[in-house]
Amino acid sequence: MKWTDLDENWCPVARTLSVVGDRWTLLILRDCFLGKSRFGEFAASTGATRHIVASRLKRLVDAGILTKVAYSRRPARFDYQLTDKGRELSPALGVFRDWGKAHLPVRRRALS
Amino acid sequence: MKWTDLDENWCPVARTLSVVGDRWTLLILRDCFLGKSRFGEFAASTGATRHIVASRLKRLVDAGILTKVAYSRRPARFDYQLTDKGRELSPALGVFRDWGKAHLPVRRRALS
DNA sequence: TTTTGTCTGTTCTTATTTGGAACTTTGCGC
DNA sequence: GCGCAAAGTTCCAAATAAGAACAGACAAAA
Repeated sequence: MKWTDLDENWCPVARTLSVVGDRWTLLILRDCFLGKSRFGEFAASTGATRHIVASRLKRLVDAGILTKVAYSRRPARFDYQLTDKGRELSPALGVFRDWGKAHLPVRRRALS
Repeated sequence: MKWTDLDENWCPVARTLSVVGDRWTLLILRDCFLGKSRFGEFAASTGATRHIVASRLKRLVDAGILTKVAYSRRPARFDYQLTDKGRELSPALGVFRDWGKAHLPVRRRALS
């Protein structure tokens, strides 16, 4: 089955995942909740390629989760800001954060 | 950046996503929360290929989110059951479900 | 004024992952 | 024995991602 078929799925979880259901998209959203808003910040912070960042931002804007606001014309520069709709996803990221803290400690050698 | 590098990321969200951060994995988890537990059920319900289902189940078991319990030896047949650790992810799926219900209604022609 | 740097993308080629279908193994019921 | 089921595995083609370079439009420095 194709990923794109999911947006018409009977299940609301599947439909949501058709928009935000991949690693990079969710990491970009994490950045948004941390206050980041620019293309370069997302690319640097997530480690995704610029290509991926561009495609994911496009999808998030299309879905109404982010809005693209120009803070400079000539040269064109943009902020990507969370909409109210986007902010409603915050609790999910919170769950992932808490779960990661609790169950996936960073393995480091002799930090103590 | 490779997906696998994420499991050592400083960010707990990124580490969590290194395990559950893809569409099919999250759909399989949804099925688990709905009471499904078998390979065939996951494959049929999610629409993912058997190949994908196999690899995702393997990852979830490795991460301690599911346990593989044999309900038949010869032929070998298994149930995949949520662990307590896995059940802690339930609220995240709840957020996705509610968000999908609220913002991504299924478009149908003249059902009313 | 030439150079360097920044920001937001796009394009290109290669590598990895996925999709789709067939095949395997181990039985069961007829 | 014959067809069927469950849980995977294997194979090849197609789609997606990685990595790096390139581009356009400026600003600031040399």
